Amino acid sequence: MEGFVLKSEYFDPSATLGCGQVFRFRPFREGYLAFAEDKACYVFCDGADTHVVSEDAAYFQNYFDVSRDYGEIVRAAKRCGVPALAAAAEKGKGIRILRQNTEEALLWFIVSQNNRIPRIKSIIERICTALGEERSFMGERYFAYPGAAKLAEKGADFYEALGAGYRGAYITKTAEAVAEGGLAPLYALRGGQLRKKLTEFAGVGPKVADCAALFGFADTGAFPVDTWIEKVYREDFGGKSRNREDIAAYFSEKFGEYGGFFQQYLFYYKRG
DNA sequence: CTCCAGGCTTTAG
DNA sequence: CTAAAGCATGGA
Repeated sequence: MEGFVLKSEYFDPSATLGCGQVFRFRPFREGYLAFAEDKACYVFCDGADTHVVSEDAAYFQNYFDVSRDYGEIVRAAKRCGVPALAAAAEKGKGIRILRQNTEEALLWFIVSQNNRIPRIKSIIERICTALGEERSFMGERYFAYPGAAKLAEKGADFYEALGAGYRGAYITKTAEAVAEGGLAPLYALRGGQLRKKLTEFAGVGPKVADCAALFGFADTGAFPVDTWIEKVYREDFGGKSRNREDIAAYFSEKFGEYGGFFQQYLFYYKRG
């Protein structure tokens, strides 16, 4: 077994996993088990240190974005002169933006649309249990991400039966497209070009595309606008538009490459 | 009972 | 082009 340690000031497992950017994790002992692709890790906080234990520490060093200076990002947020953003950055300074698998980010955020986080987690859990390979880690059983090819074998009715509702058809269609062409052709794209390509998949609009871009493609300028960010926009930034595309453009312009980080601080802050 | 959730697609104007 | 209806599910 391998592992690594980071200072917990800028790596809070609870905030990082619980801020809504990822759905495959569960409480375990003093912290959490987190699952990505077919891998697992145990992450927990011990005073000033956060520990990560895994069979593949290198994978999770990248996953948890260990090489980035989050202190610098928090300071940048506080320099913007927006009280709500400063408070949000202070509250969420332990959040790290995960570098998730691109397929997983795309598929799981399709499930997230017009849905609640606990239910999103349970739907994804049932999908992986039904189709993923069984694995074990620290005596705990878990199931791997099945991959687009396996997901594409099942029709909409299969996912509806697992509680996905009308999103079942989107999962099948997008899994088929991904299994066919893969996402590698999109790896080099950023910003509007990446966003436009992602929205060509079934069930992927501007918001899901921005989540996939930020959490899967590490496009840190992406600024997903959902119902919570819309509240932030109106209540804390004095915005008046009701159009989410306009709101996303407003924040992207304002925050540039910091946008994705600030968005997570604000979402975590507003949702409580 | 209604309302809403990390919205998107389809249809109407 | 923009605006609104329709969509499954489940918890508050």
